[in-house]
This record gives sequence, structure tokens and C-alpha cells, in this order.
Amino acid sequence: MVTTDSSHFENILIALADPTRRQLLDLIALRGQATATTLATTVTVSRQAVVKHLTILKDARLVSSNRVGREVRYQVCPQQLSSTAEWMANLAADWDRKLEWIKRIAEEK
Amino acid sequence: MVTTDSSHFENILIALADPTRRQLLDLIALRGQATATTLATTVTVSRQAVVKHLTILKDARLVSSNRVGREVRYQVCPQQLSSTAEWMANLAADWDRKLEWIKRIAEEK
DNA sequence: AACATATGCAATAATTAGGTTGCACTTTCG
DNA sequence: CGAAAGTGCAACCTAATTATTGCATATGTT
Repeated sequence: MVTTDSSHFENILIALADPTRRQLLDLIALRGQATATTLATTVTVSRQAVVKHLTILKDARLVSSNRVGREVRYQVCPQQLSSTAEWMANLAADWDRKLEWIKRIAEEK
Repeated sequence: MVTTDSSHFENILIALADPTRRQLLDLIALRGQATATTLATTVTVSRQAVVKHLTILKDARLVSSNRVGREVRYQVCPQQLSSTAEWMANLAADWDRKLEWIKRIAEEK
């Protein structure tokens, strides 16, 4: 199964691997939408660090953004997350099948 | 929802985020079991690099190992992967609910 | 216009991740 | 026993990540 050449999911996994980014996702989901500046007041890191994290999240398409006047508002995108969950569940099922097959072979001897 | 303090899933996400580690998981799943030395012949990196990756995968409980004589054999563990997929799917669903709620509020004005 | 607020850009610094090499130790086999 | 095969440990290097600070630019407000 395609675990290796799934560079599409790689950005998502990298994005989710960082605790600060998960916290940001939580905050945005909780508020519906949020700006880098407001997020920076809650999180322990600087606004610029938040902006960098948001860029990574946006590249992974876990969030989208739209400009309203002078501010940039971010929202979460559940689609990418659910498709990654699906990919992961399929992978687990694939491993399971292979393990079952091996177990059966071992019992036949 | 608990996206932030899910350090349990963090190791798994970090483990899966690396392409070499995903390749190793693929190879182990394909063969049922494998040693660091045999894996190193397929992968482009050294045996020691493979060992380090396997350690990370084992910490994340994505693989288990057992010693047979002088060699250490690794197998994949689908459980952790499927539970992470579930966690991720729940998170996506949670985001979805919140977005729906916000949309409804917006339409009521 | 003047001031406050929000974002954008760039240089820099500290830490971590991924990888290498060399050598010692253990198990197997001729 | 002695050689081969597999693993374990440790030092070291490099590049990428995370975060910082300072300043410039754009937008809204009084």
C-alpha cells in the first residue's frame, strides 16, 4: 500500500506533529475563526511564531484564510483531517490483513 | 476537544511524518517481520539510521520487536495506527460540528 | 492628518532531527 | 577455536525547525 509516496499526507502529519500548532487549531476551531494577533495573546509564543505556524497549517490545507480589512482571519478545514484519518485507517486495515495472512501461514505448517 | 494535550498521539504523528519511517513500516508490513540489517539493504540510509528510526517507531508503538538469537525482529502494530485514525476522525467531526453551528448563527442575523 | 492596530518581511539565534562513522560485544557456524 | 553476521553504543556533523527581534507597510479611527 502507498505509505511511502503519500507526500500529500506528509504536510498534514508534519503540521499536526507540533503541539503549538495543535493548540492553534483547537483555538481556531473553538472560536470559529481567529487572527494571528489574537491567537498570539493566548499562546505562549510571539505573533511571528504564530504566523509561521499558520503558514504551515495553511500549506497543509488544515486551515484557510481570508482578509477582512486589515486583518487576516483563519478557519479550520475539517476535510483534510478526515481524509488523512481515512488514509490512516486503511493503512491499519492493510497491516491487519497482512498479519492475519502471516498468522495463517504459520499455523499451516 | 483535546487536540493539544494529546501527547500520546504526538509520538505517532512524529513517527509517521518522516518518509523513511513510512517506507520502513511498509517494508516490515510487507515482509511480516524484518531486522534492521535487512531493512538497511533496501533503504538508502545506513543500518544505524534505520535503527534510530525503528527506535522512534517502537516508542510510538507502531512496531514491536523480539529477539531471536543474535537478531532483533520487528513487526508492525496496527492498533496504534487505527486508534490515531479514530482520534483524527473524531477531531474532524468536532470541527465540522462547530463550523455548522457558526454557519447557522450567521444565517440567523 | 495623526495615531493606533494588524500584518509582512528579514536577519538572527538556539535547538532538534536525520545521518554518518568507528568500534565493541554477542551469537552462530565451519 | 576463529571467522562471520547481527546488534549496541557513542561521538560527531549538517541541515532543518522553532522562535526571537526590529522595522516597514497597510488599514482603520478619532
